[in-house]
Amino acid sequence: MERMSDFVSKYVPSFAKGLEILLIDHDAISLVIMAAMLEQCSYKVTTTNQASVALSMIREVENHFRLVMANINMPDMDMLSFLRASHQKGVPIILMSSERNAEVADRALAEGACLVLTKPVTLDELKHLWQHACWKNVNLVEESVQLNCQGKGTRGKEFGGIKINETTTLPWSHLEGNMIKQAGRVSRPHSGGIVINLIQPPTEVKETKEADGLSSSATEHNVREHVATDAKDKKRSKRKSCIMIDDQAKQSENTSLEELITTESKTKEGSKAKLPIRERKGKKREERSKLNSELENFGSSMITEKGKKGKRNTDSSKEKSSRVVWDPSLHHKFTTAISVLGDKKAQPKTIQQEMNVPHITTRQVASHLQKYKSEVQKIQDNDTISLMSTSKASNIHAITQFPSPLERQSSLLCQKGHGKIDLRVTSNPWSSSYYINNTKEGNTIQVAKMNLPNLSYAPSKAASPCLPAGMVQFPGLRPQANQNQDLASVFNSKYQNEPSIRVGNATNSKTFETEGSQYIDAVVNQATAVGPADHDETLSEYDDILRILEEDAEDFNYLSRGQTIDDFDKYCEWLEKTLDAKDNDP
DNA sequence: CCGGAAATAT
DNA sequence: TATATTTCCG
Repeated sequence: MERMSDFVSKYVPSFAKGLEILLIDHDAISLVIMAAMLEQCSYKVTTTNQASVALSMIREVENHFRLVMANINMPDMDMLSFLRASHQKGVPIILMSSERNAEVADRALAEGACLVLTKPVTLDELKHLWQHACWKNVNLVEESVQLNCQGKGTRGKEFGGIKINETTTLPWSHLEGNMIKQAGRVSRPHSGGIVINLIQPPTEVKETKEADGLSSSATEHNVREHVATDAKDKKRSKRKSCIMIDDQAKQSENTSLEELITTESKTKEGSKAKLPIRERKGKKREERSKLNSELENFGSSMITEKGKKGKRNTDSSKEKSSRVVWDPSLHHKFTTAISVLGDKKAQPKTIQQEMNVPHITTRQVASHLQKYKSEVQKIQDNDTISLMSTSKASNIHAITQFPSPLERQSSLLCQKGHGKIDLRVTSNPWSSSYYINNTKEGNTIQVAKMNLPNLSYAPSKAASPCLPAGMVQFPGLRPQANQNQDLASVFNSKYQNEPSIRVGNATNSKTFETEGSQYIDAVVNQATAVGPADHDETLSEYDDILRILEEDAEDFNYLSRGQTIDDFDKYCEWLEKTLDAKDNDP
């Protein structure tokens, strides 16, 4: 099992460690457990059992808490009042509820909560929490920019950041009925909008690349065959030989194509001699791939002549079918087929028939199935990590509102100077990554990267009451924000013609220049006046328990490094025991 | 035909 | 470099 420290460093960026979170829950057990979990994720937690106290804390130390988490049922205050009051301070609020109630959750979201979780909350859900944090007036992003600049060569300092002036709405704001900026949302001002554009991949990329004697990669780089002798390369040590792209060779002027080819064949001979065992196989593959590339080149030139249609000739049966991209839509068909067929009958061939998609082959389906299964497995394993092992698939009720942190971040970046900003999204059915890159003089530096797991992966059960079974959650879409709208139809209508997010390497990315920004802290500035706080000093019965627990917890020292989940479980057991003891022994 | 795993492609 | 897909293999 994953060690805790690894877990944290994997999911929580260093600049988000120690994130100040204010946790409010009238239920003492819940409070302590949640606090412990949050701390496991490296966040810094302050707890209180009263909403009113929380409010005054938020007010007193302005900008101290970046995130507020509260039980949705507050004995001493109405949820809405709480939300509104806290909002004036611009703190993002995450609500938790022990029941799964779509209506209440929707209402909370409409009032500006940024996330609603259903208890029991798992570590898995907590690890991404930092993305909701409010970064205003904080240099965290700045730091991260600098960090990114350092170690990236001497010119790092030139990348002061990003300045933005163009006014564009975020791409996802087009999606009616599913966007953050919905009626009732207090959040972002769209007028002064942000300038980041979503970089969409060209509709039909590949296919029409170069068509010389060499494969496309060979044209751009020099290709050589090496014998894998590098000890560092464990994985490849098995292989007899492998093709490596040699950028340096490209630069050397006197290395002509011809020479290269000669070198290649020479090396080939060498490897042949040294590696008799797999030689035949290797050679076979090589020849085949050569053949393929020739075929492909032939094909694409034909296509180019005819008129650049990206589509392949599906008719001539022998054609090597093009690489399948499992975009959300296709994946959806896939999962639908599986749920229709049931687990037993869900085998590659039947799935393929059920999907009824012309261009894909059974073996491609099989391959996807293989990955699908492994992903499901991974998710199940992850669930096991959660505190309450009895919990269901997922407790996430609302999806994370991704644009929000991005906007916040970029607003900060705006203040840093000039540059070209490049936001892009990489997405597959299982997860999405958002990158903000800063490019200057051909150098690109990753300023920020965020990962958003696509929720509700499992095909058979709906993870969220808002999400139809089998539906793949897509970032930025709020399921059923408009209750009359079918998420699926919205999704499909919006994305059917899109290359549906499969951006990848730098060659696909476009950057655009921007300068000057009005956006700045519009988000931040939205709050100023605050009503009086009802500072209630009354100590509830829980306070004493809490104190004791806190002291004891310190003794237990569960936060020490290298802590494992097992240790944490132990702690919880111990905790409950302690609690019981307190209850029976007043 | 299948699923696991190596090999490739992006 | 890390993933996504394809291909190999028993």
